[in-house]
Amino acid sequence: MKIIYNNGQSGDCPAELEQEVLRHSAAHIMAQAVKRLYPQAHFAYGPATEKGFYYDIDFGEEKISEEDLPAIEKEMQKIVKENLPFKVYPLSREEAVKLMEERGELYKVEHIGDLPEDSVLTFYQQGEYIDMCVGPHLTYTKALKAFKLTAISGAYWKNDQKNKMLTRINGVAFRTQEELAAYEERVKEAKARDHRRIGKEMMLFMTDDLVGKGLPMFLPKGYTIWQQLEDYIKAKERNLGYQHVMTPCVGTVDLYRTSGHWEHYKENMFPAMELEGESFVLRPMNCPHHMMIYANQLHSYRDLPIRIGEIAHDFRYEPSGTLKGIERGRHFCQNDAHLFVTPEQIKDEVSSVVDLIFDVYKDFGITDYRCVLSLRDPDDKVKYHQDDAMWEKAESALREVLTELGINFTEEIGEAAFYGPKLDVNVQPAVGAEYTLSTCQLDFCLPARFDLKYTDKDGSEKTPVVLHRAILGSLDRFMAYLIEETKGVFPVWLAPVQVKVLPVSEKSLDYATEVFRAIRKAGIRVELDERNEKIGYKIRSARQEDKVPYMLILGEKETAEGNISVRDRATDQTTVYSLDAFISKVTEEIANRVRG
RNA sequence: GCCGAUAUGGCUCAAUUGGCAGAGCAGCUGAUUUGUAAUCAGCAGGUUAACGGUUCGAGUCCGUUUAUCGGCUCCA
Repeated sequence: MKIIYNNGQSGDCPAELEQEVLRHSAAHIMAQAVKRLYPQAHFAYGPATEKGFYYDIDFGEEKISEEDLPAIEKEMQKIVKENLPFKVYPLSREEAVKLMEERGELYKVEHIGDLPEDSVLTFYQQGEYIDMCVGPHLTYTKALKAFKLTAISGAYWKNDQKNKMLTRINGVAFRTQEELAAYEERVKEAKARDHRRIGKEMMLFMTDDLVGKGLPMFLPKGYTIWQQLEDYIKAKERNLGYQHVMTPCVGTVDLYRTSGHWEHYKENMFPAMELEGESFVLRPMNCPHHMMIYANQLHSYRDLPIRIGEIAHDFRYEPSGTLKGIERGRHFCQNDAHLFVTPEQIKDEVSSVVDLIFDVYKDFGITDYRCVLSLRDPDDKVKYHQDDAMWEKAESALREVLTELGINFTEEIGEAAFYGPKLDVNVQPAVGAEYTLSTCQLDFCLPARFDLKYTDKDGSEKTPVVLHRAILGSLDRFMAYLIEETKGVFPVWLAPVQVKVLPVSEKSLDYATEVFRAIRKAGIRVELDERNEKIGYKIRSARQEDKVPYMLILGEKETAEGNISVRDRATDQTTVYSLDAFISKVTEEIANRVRG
């Protein structure tokens, strides 16, 4: 594959650039096709992305919809066939502005204005279409062998809500038709593992318009998983000296005024309820309640650290367009805890939280994650609590601890909470965008706002530091992640139904019932399929509907011999066990949280 | 919230240009007593998301609302 750089040189494309060049060139060809079909169209940004490319376009008054994409694709094919060469030339800033103004490309003019004074501006041209671009590009349009326009949506100019909404056309481009076909296969696969789809199919959770949007309800099978997660993480926390509490889902507005959340986030909270001269809100987070629990008694330095945990129900009025199954709803349950510590204890406690995060990830086999040190944006005077000295102290303390712990992290400006910096652990789910699973936040702000104290060795009153942390994040989101990772094939300890007993016919129903009761008594989640159906049918439905780890096939042979035939979901192999041996095996797998 | 699309039985989907709302699975009833991924037959199931409009006639066309999906923005 030959490419042309913006200095006019051409040559073979380095392998690592191939995808980007294809995508970027596809974006230019798409723009050219759009301009031919819609002469009034003007172009904003049109980059290559991690997955493909897009171009944000101002179509003026004209409404463009998905139906228009095939025509644009067809025009692109035509341009490819015309085999136009990509030519490149530099322009001075004045020439560039003049050229773009002549063509009415005012977004480009604004873009030029945003660039540093000393930027070298280069333009690529194929046929009648000229675009400002640093390249490199393909040398001829014919080199674009496989592409597809995938979606159309709205996007704000410069990604700013205050700016004009443009039309974004997304596409993908590949070296070959085979790669395009493979991509389409992956998209299909991703759709099949969407947690909303699996959650519905496996009857894990449901939603209903009458209940309200963004308010999923967990069904028995989904809640079984949920309870396992709750028990699991609480046991881990107890081992680390956490104490669990239960606090109400409602609080006064004054509580959130004190914390500062009212000021910073009230537009994302369910509105206040005015009753008997008081105002209440559904709580969006639990920090203030936990602060009040700390403040309930006097504390000595000897008491610290105090670790208060809660599986806490929270309500946030998330914008309707951001809701997504149980990954992001308006009600969710945080695996929350607040650690009240002395400044000297910060390092040990952050370290212990980080250890816990990685310990949990090991149990779940999570290996694909990214640590981010989220810092404030010092220029943003609205979002963050204003106290430069406090931020300086908190950010450098957290950075120092993470560095000492040898954690690989990147820093991101403007990602901090309003009260302090945080360590976020982000995962890339099988479907969709990266999100934060775990977080550990260092807070010098709220303890002071709530006037929290402890008495130090010398008898003086000091303010503790608070670590906010969530390991499973929200149980709901964590479950969404698990569903998509496992495609609903949960490890035995989490599987809603761990064993399904399948009598071959009514003749073996009595024996099957006996086996079923014994397994249930052993504390294993077991179901009996009493239906008057053939064994093949029962196996099929146990596999497909509940993805049951173990299917017990019990016929006249097993009844006579007093043993059980166990079919494993992973291998589809059948093994003969004694009932006791099978119960011990499964009990052990559950206790050890065996994966796979 | 913004842009675009979608909405037909519990689920997955059909229904020429506006002309009798249909199938498979699931459910119920009966027959079958079954050996490792779907036994057969019958029955029942609908104000086509809601409301309004155009029309002799609307699942289909138009408007409003609601919800869902794909993005944008946002996630304490």
